Amino acid sequence: MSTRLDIQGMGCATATGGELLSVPRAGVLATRFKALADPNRLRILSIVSGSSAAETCVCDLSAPLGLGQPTVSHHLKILVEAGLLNREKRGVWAYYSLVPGALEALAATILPADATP
Amino acid sequence: MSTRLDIQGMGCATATGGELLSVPRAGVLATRFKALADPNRLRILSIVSGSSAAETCVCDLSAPLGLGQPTVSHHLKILVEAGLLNREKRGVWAYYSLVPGALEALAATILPADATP
DNA sequence: GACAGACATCGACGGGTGTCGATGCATCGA
DNA sequence: TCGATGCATCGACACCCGTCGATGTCTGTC
Repeated sequence: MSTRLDIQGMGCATATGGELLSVPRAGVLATRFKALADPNRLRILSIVSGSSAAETCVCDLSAPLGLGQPTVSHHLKILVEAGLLNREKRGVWAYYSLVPGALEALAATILPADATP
Repeated sequence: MSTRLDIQGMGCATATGGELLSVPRAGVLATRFKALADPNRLRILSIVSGSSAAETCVCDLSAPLGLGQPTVSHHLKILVEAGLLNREKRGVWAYYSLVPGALEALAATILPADATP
């Protein structure tokens, strides 16, 4: 067989033209990718992962993004609910950091089965 | 440094808290991920990549997805414009196939820089 | 205890998106 | 040439999403 999208953990359905990706799993994956389907959220991930301490507070994001504080908080909530960001509240500040392995797992989802060595 | 999102081809900005992902590139990537942010489109990719000949016509997709023909055509157009699917018209039928390397390139986009060996 | 600051939540608005039925446009066969 | 078929496009509808100002909640400080 040629390159085949072996969506992670979907089991194997009929091999010839059958639906390979179950409906529930498609919904879960779509929610994850929807979290990435916004320019500002991608920039948030970039800033968080690029910060020296690998964690960032909301006040550090509002200015470089050019967005209001409620909007930034909204995007952060979506990223946390998607399992991509961790939220840790220390005192008055809330620090966000990447969930280790989350982006890698999502990336592996769209890789063809025979592309992983 | 820790895991760092070295978004492909963005160059390196200020290394400490600066914005690592440029605004135009964030828009391009968001458009790509938006194409994946729908359950039916994910299932379309799964069916296309899983078909025996690695190419599928619209009539083969409408039934398993439970969608009307115009809706399937609409989703296919989005996937083609995102550069994920190829469209080849032979006679009356239109065959769709995965663009080689497109999904891999998109996956590499969200991988931390030091996760690629 | 009262105040100030950081963040989350709420309600509202404009714009985008998924879906459908109807229609148009090619191509193939009789 | 004419009808049939597969696909794309159009218009319309309901719904979701990103953004904002206003407000609420909690923590630390005086």
